[in-house]
Amino acid sequence: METTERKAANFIEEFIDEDLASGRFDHVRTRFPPEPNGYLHIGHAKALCIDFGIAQKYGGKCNLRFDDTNPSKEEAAFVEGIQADIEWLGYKWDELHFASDFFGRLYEIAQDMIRRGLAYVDDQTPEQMRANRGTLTRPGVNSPYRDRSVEENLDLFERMKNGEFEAGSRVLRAKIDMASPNVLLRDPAMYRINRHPHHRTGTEWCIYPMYDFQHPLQDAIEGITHSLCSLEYEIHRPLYDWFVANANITAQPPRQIEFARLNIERTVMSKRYLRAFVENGVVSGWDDPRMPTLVAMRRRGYPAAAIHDFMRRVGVAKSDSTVEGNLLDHCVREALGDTAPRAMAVVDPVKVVLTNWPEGKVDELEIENHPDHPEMGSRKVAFGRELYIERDDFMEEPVKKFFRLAPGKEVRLKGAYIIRCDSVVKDDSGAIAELRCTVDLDSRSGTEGANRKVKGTLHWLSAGEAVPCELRLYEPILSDEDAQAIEAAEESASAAEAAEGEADAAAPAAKDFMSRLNPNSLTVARGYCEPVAANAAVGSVFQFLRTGYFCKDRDSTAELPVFNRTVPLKDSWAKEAKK
RNA sequence: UGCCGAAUUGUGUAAUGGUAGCACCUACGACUCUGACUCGUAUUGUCUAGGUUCGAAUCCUAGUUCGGCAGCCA
Repeated sequence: METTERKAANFIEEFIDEDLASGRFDHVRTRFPPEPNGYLHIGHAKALCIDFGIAQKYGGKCNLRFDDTNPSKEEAAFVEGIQADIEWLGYKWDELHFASDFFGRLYEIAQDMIRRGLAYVDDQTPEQMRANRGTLTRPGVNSPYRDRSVEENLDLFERMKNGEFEAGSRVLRAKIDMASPNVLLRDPAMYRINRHPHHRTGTEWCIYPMYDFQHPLQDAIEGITHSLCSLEYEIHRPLYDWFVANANITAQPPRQIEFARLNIERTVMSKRYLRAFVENGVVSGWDDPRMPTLVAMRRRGYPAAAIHDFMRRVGVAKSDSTVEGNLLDHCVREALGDTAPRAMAVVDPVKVVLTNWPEGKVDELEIENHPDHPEMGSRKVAFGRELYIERDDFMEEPVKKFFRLAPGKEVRLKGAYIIRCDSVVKDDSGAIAELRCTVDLDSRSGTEGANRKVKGTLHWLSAGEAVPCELRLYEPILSDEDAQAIEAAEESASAAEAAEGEADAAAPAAKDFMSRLNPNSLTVARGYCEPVAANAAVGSVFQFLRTGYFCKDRDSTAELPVFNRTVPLKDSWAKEAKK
């Protein structure tokens, strides 16, 4: 391993370089330790990429380990889902472990610790334990059961295991220090009783190890060198080290290193809320394309490469941070730009009739599948008398800098002809029903007559060939926080006027995501697309010219193809139009 | 009022005593049969106050602000 030449990309790699240089370790072994209680989201993906990525970079190994120590929350289905997500990201784990495979071993270690006076069975109720733990500023007091004999502890612990006691009636605790300024060290629980059947071990066990006991020991057993986790575990590190040091498992204790977890604007990164979204029908499921889960992103059309690129750009540090959502969008566009074939779709159609195009005549045009990649070939697209264009691409009274279609104005139809709008036909309600245009018959793309400057180029569809489709457009699942804050401030200002009272209602409980849901997170549009897209396989991603990248959804039927907008294209006109 | 952390442009992240850089965002411009892509230009930053030093984002001292911790969750 070359430790001298490689440049550390972040502080974790610096630590590893130090450990390798000092001889603390001569190899690298990490682990990715999800609890199978939900699907992986983009936040987990950061940890995942760090765990697997570092192992890869150092020529080491990375284990996949399910920390399945709480049967009340876990399901076998999530185990499958998580493995699929990891594979989707292109990683291969070296060893696959389940904490539940080590319940026997862990139990023996716990017994051994009892024998050495390092653990005891506590009969206090949860309430008593909490009361005796003290507070952040006041030390706790010892449990009355703290000084039981080894024999009694051994007996009680075995009887816990044998199911003789009610859940909640007893726990096994580590004997550390009830006065520690670090609350986690005040005799933390090692085992609790839980009768809920386990998704792998069934009813074989009714006592389960706690994270703080299981995790470090499992790391030690697996021979993990660097146990990478998020900042919230920083305060657990002394406990982690304590268990490793007192369990007599390894002469090479693993090193826990913490980093800041990922936050993205207007994105929920808490499993609890994601689960609530699913259970309350806020979304259609864990893979609803608005969810930040990897299954959802896959369904939405995000390529795995975009996730990797995003993680690389986000970096790894120890300060809490929140990344702007547009960075992820940018990565997705960048990954798709070169690979997604182009096609046309009209999201909000308006009919165009070419008055000088013969009735029934259909021209067959050859249009490139990618402007920069001729090797991606071309396709045939029909052109007839009746077409659809985007409603937004026409303005009856064009504003300045609008170079799309308007009465008397010319515009080029991508890969086809130049047309001019002659008149507007409206329905009874005054809405535009149809645009009557004339086509410059000599302006067919690729011919001499096409070589003239026309400012705007529009996407379009031949009415005869266009396939009706559903287009699902997405926005962040949460409404804009700044906008909310302003709104709340205004409300509280007017409320203060009225009541002349407390003005502390200004903080719109930031964590209460249910009250921050974006009502526009999903827009379902009925539009049209090219046959090539309509007939594509589920999961295919296209760039629909000028509107965005779209992924064919599995909800598609033979009659109605469905597309998820993966991400829109950048739109500098939209900004201009706002002014 | 305890303990553990963190503060660098709007955002994220580099610089490890020696030119504060990169990316995203933003603005303007060029190009364009995608107002996309691409290319060019530009704005904005070391939490504060002291100190050490020829020289400090970096080292020291004192503050300030923010985050985490009192599950028989992970």
